[in-house]
Amino acid sequence: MAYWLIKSEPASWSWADQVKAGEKGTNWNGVRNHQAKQNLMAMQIGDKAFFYHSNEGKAIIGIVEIIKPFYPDPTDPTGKFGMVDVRAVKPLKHPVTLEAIKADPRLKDMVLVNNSRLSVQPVADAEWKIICAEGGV
DNA sequence: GCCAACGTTGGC
DNA sequence: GCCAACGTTGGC
Repeated sequence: MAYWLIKSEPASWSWADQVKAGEKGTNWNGVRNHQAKQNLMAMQIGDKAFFYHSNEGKAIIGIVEIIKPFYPDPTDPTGKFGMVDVRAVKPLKHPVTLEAIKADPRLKDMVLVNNSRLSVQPVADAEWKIICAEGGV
């Protein structure tokens, strides 16, 4: 199983919104970046992803699960991009902030630190474990 | 196919 | 609100 990190601005789609979407989850649309698309395409049902609040909060706040693999994004006029469906699994007891991630030398290679603009990122197994421990899950 | 101009993202 | 980093667009 692979691990990922997906980012959202809480003003447009927040963790609370994701939780409200419930078991059926929601489609993760609007990705318009090829690198992010590659990552979306590599996702499989059952993979887990951190839900990160960018701009406001700047913290990993919850965990979601991939419930539908890559399919075309109807909101993309070019038809080139796609999306997956995700559902909320559980919140972190303690959100792990960007500041905390940057302060941890074990997490210095995270994409979040080195390529902060990429909105869909892979997360290494070791990084996943560290952040789960930090987050109390 | 190059590259300047422009738009967007996201941390600060 | 600013601006650096990055991706995309479009003229040549």
